[in-house]
Amino acid sequence: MPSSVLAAIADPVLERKPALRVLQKGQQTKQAIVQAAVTLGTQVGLEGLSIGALAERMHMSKSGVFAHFGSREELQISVIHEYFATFEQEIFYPAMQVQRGLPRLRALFDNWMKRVAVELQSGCIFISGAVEFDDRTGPVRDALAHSVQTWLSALYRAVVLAKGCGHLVADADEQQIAFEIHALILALHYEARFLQKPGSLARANRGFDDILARYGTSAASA
Amino acid sequence: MPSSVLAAIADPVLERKPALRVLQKGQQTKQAIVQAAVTLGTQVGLEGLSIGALAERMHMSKSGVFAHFGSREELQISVIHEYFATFEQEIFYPAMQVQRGLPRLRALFDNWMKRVAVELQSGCIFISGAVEFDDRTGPVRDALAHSVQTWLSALYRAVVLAKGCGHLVADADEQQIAFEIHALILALHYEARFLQKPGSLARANRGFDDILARYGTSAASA
DNA sequence: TGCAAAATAGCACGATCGTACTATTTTTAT
DNA sequence: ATAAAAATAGTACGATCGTGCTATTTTGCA
Repeated sequence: MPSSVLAAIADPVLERKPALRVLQKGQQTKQAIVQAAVTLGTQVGLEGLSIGALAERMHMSKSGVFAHFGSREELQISVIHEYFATFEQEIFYPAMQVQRGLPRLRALFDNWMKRVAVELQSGCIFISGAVEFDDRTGPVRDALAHSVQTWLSALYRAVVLAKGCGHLVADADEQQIAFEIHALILALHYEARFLQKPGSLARANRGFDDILARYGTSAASA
Repeated sequence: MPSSVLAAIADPVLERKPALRVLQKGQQTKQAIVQAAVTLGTQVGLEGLSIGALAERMHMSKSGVFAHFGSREELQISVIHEYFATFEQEIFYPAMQVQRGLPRLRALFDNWMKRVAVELQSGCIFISGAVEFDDRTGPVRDALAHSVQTWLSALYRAVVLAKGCGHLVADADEQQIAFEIHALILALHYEARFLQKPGSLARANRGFDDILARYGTSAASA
């Protein structure tokens, strides 16, 4: 997973194509497999992901798919990393273009909502994976927890930054605010996706506004 | 499932033991199987529940267990109903003993938190099941959605009652409040159980207090 | 253009799954 | 105590799973 700004650790070597360019086609189809696996995984969950079903969708043999990963766990971890990358692309980076403080926090929340509820009927691996792996151990759980924590830390930092800009009152508890924002997203995912309850998106939005009304300062001009 | 007050439809016939008492042992062991299935289901999810594993835990044969249900789906539905019953017993009924209004709403929330986060490491079927069945159809999903909706309706009615008692301001949006309470529970389940983040319980509690601070009236004496 | 290497396919394995079907044991009622 | 009925066990089936092994095909470089 190259070039991730959200992740604290960045790969120092970005491009080394002309050096020892073994394998092209392989990595290319592997990428295609992983993307198909993400699509499948958002529908059936990380645990529901099977190599056979993935191979069929790719018009490949089971062993052809399998060879790229060596184990199902490695496939699941690849899916988590890929999903994290799309999370960055669709939610994090666009919000970074917005001016820091409340506007950026709002953009993060909006993009997140869009991804969870509207964009597709596909569901969120960070949410479904949490309940699938919440009392399990192993590398898949670790990869998932690490990705989620990285993302939630980014959210938390955005809250801290907003307070630093003077957009939030001085005694605002950043952890509390991040917790409540996360809570709204989870409830939106639950009520809109599973219960198909209308008005959920508006309620999540209203909840966010209420958080701002509680902790925000009079710098709501921009 | 007899004698459910939470469920709107109550069985008019409560007891008919002396009338045509066929089957005793069978229903008795079936009940034991269902309870074991709930325990197993909270750990591995409704989809992870397998008849073989359940039979092993019951020291029975697969077919012996299977015969009680006729299909895996029927077993899953039985688990959902049984879980709903424990939900009533541990959360709903005790809260009904508390005086109506804010105290009862608070009791509902407290009991719910206890169940989700503390009581066991077992997890909540209403939460895990939601992500397992959120884009599926069929009788299992229907049973799950119905149980969840019944429970959330009870929560909603408690909010309405609290407003009726004058414990919430007149323009309080009951749906919004129920949504935000649900959100806090979901975030607690996520952050405490999956991320094992300390302080989650306090944050959920603080969130509840903030909802009350926003919508509650000066009747915070009891 | 040929040759090594990489990518993919084919096949087989043990395990587990849900679920028929039949046999046996246990329970219940006369 | 005995016979009917209910409960449980036994067995087998097709399907699917992850994964190891060996071919075969495709690719990339000399």
